This record gives sequence, structure tokens and C-alpha cells, in this order.
Amino acid sequence: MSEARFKKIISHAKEYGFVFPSSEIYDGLSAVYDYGQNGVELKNNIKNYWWASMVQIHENIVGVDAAIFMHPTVWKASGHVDAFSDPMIDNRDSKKRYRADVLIEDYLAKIEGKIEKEVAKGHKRFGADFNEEQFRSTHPNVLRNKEKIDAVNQRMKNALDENNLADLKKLIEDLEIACPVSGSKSWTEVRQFNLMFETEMGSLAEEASAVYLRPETAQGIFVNFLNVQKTSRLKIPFGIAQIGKAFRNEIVARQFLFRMKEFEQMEMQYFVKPGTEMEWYDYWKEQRMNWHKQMGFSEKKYRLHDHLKLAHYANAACDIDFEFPIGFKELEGIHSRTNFDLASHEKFSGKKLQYFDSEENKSYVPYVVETSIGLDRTFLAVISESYCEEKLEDGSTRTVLKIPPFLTPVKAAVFPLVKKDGLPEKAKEIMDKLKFDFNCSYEEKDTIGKRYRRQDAIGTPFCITVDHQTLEDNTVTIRERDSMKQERIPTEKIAGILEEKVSLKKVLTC
RNA sequence: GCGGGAAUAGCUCAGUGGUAGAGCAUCACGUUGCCAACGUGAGGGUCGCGGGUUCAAAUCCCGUUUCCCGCUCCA
Repeated sequence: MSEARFKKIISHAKEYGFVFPSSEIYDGLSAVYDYGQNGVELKNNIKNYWWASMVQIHENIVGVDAAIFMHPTVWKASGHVDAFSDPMIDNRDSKKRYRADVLIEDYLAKIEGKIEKEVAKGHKRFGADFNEEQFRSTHPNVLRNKEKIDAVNQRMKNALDENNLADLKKLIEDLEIACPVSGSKSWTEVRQFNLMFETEMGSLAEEASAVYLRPETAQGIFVNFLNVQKTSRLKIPFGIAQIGKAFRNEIVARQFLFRMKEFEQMEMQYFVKPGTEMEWYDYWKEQRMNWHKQMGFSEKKYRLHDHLKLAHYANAACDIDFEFPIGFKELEGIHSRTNFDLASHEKFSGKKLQYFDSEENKSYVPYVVETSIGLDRTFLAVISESYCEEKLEDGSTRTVLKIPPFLTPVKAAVFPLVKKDGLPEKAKEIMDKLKFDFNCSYEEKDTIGKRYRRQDAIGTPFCITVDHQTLEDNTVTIRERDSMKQERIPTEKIAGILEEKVSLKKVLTC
């Protein structure tokens, strides 16, 4: 649990083909990463594990793969357009960041305070005879301040409506607003921190209209709620799952895979009868925690963290936090989202997004329980928890990724003990039989010890070595990653052993 | 965005004004033959980029980019 360990994991991930910085030959692109030859395998295996446990084994959960582009109104309905486009400004001296509109509003509140002070003074002076209404509408100081407030308000509103950030800054300068912390008036430009990436749809500039790269996958499920429900004939409760990319223009990332601008989510929206949402919320909390624990890492690494402060759309929410090398951080969120999203899409689209409940003989907008897990964060959790530097009895060290066998990029490596005497041919023959069922790797270079260690470094659970005895009695040695123990077995038993140890089935039926 | 630090071979780094270096890694050949540790040889660097000072810059100065750390912001 340290920066040093985190750094080691990052460089290990790069050195062994798991994760590369994006566009590295051009000095990289901040907060964007590429998955390499081993990373993509691990990532796909995590996806498969999730998909199998959610869609495959639940008869009432189906998947979709919605497009990343959606109608812009989707994001108005979801609240993302309003919630994630604040004009921000920094004070150069205190290094504090403020919302520009909030700074101006605070200033207006001060003037408002002056008016109230004036009114209070009037009360004191005139006592019982005080006519507050008349005082407010005639007193020159009050009137002057009121005019000022109106003028500033109007100018701020215009600037915000026109997205005129320069004028917003000028307004702050004109009003001589100082930083409450430093007292200085040295402000940076006002910048729009829009969480959503915007692009243009339409090949000609004049016909182009703005579309967003989705900041979450959930909306692709909500807008297809009716399509899926009608064509699948599923009855409530039922779920729709999706794995897909999402994009957020994070201000500061710099936490490796933990916070990236382009990332992948695995989400399931479970549609339930209103009033039953809390049972399902509890149900999914438990289910999802079990999913994590099935990977076999220490249970102490996981923490359930209930949200006390809820978002406007939720009536219950919790996170499954994981202890990354950078501390306990959110890995998955489970939210009871009420009917907020579907109801909002009803309002904006004018389409009825309801379910006819034949038992109740009435229609309603279903409530939603969401499970939403970060794929890249899960990947990071797996590699950070698997990464292990061991001191061996002989004093040497080895670096091994103790990845759960069903998730490893390579399931078995096949080696000829030496690169002659027909051993390579025999090894390839074994490899050719296995490779249709298991991701295998063949290596004949370097000493056998080096090859074992290289496979340890990418987490390969089994190494199968062909030696001279193999040619005589058709047996090989199979070496297990964590114990480094070897066993001699007949070649025809290899597939069975691998199947037993690396199959998803055993994990899913636990 | 602000402040601090850094940038030299694939990796880790040495090199404080005078011929571009080491270890590991890579490749070839040989050797060994069950846990990274042998031998010989080879390839690989416009010293982040641009400008300046100087007879001469990896080295000093200015600018710039990227990364790291901290602050700030945020699912």
C-alpha cells in the first residue's frame, strides 16, 4: 500500500504487455491508456466473467450494446448537460478554484446584505411607523443597490446563456471581486469544465449538430427499455446489461487506470415494481459483493460504503470500495435510482415508458436498481492485488502475478526442455491439441528457469515441460505457478487438469 | 490550472564545458539442461524539443512540451 508499489505495478504492466500509455511515441496523451497483448486477454476474461454471471446465468437478464452516440436530448433528460458544465475560475495567489457564477452570486448576496442592513436601520429609526415597502421602493441607497443587483444579474445571465466566458471574467474584474482566501484579484480565464466530450455529427460544417460521447452507458439501456421489454417479452423484475466505453473529460486524472478519460463500464439496470426496490437493492448488493469475493482475493480488501448524501435521483446508494495501492477507492456502485431516468425520458421524449403489470392490471414506470462497475478499475484491482515479489529459499526473488487462473491471459505455457532431440516438435504437438480450448503459449528460447519466470510475470498458472522422458512414455511435467511444484502426468490428462482449474463454471456455481 | 522536481539505449541510471557510458534487456552463435546468475559477438542514443552563450553544450542561460509529486476539481 504505497506509491512505490503502485509505480512498480504500472511499470510491470507496461513491461509485460498489459497496459501502455496512449500514443507514447508522441509523448503520450494524458489519462488515456492502451491495453497490450496480455492486457486485452485479462480484460476480456473479466468481461466474460461479468457477462456470464449477470446475463448467462440469470434467465431474466439480457444484454444490449447501445451506440456511444445518442440523441443530444438524452443528456438533457439525464441531467448531464446541466450538472456537468460549470464555468470555473482560479485565483492565482490562493490557488483556489471557484465556480465563476457562484463568485458573482456571493458578491450579489453581499449587496443584498447591504440592503437588508439599510432596512434594519430604517426599522430602528422609524420604529412602529416604519413602512418597509415604501422604504424599499424609495430609499436611494436601496434603489441604487437594487439596480446594481439587477444589472449584474442580467449581465451574468446573458454571459451564461451565450456561453461568453470572457465576459464572465470581465464581470468579475469589473465588480472587483477578490478571492475570499487570498484577497487578491488575480484571476485566470474562466473555463468551462464540461465533463462530456462534444463532437459534431454531419459531414458539412453548416449542417453539423453537436452530439456527445456518452459519459455513462446507463442511458443506452434506458432509451431501449421499451424495445427490449417488448421484443424479449420479459416480465418485471428483469434486467438489461451492457458493457461499453464511456468518456469523461476529467480535469485531473493521473491515477493510471483508476481515472481515465476513456473507460469501460459494466452496467446492469434491474427494472422492478415500485415499492419492491429496496429488496432488490439489498439482493444486488449481496450478489455483487459475492462476485468480487469469488476472485479469491482477501475479503479485507473490499468495503461496503453506504452513501449518506444521495444524488437527486436515488433513494439508496452504496459503493463497493477496493483497497488499491492508492487507498480504498470506489470499484462499483449499486444505486436504487427510483423511476427518475425513465420518468425523465418520458417527459422529454413524450413517449410512454411504462410497463403493464397484468397482476396489478395497471401500467407504471418501473423503478430501477443499478449495478455499475468500472472494468478498468476491476482490471487495476486484479493486477494490483496479484502483483507479488517473492523471496525464494535460495535467496533469489521472483515477480509473479497471482491472478485467479480463470482470468489469466495465458492458461498454459508449453516448453521443450531443450531445443533439440525432437522435443520442440513434441511440445508443439501438445500445444496444437490444447490451443483450441485454452489460450496457450509456446517458448523454446532461454533456459527453462527463465521461461518459468517469464510466465510467472504474466500470471500463467501452468507450465508444461516436454523432456526426454516424454518421448519414451508420453508424460510431461506440469508446474503450478504459486507453489512452483511440479508433477509428472500423462499428456492426455493435461486438458482435464486445465479445465478443472481455469474454467469459469466452477467459479459461477459456487 | 498553479507550485515543485524530472527528462541520456527497451528498462534502471552514471556522466558539472572537451571522443556518448554501465548494468540488465534484445538479437546471433556456442555451452548448460527443471527455476531469471555461462562465453563470444552484434544491434540500438539528433542526450525531450527550439533558441542563445561559447572555439566547443548532455552539461551553462531562456523558452517550450511531456511525465512525476503536491494543491485544486470531479464519478
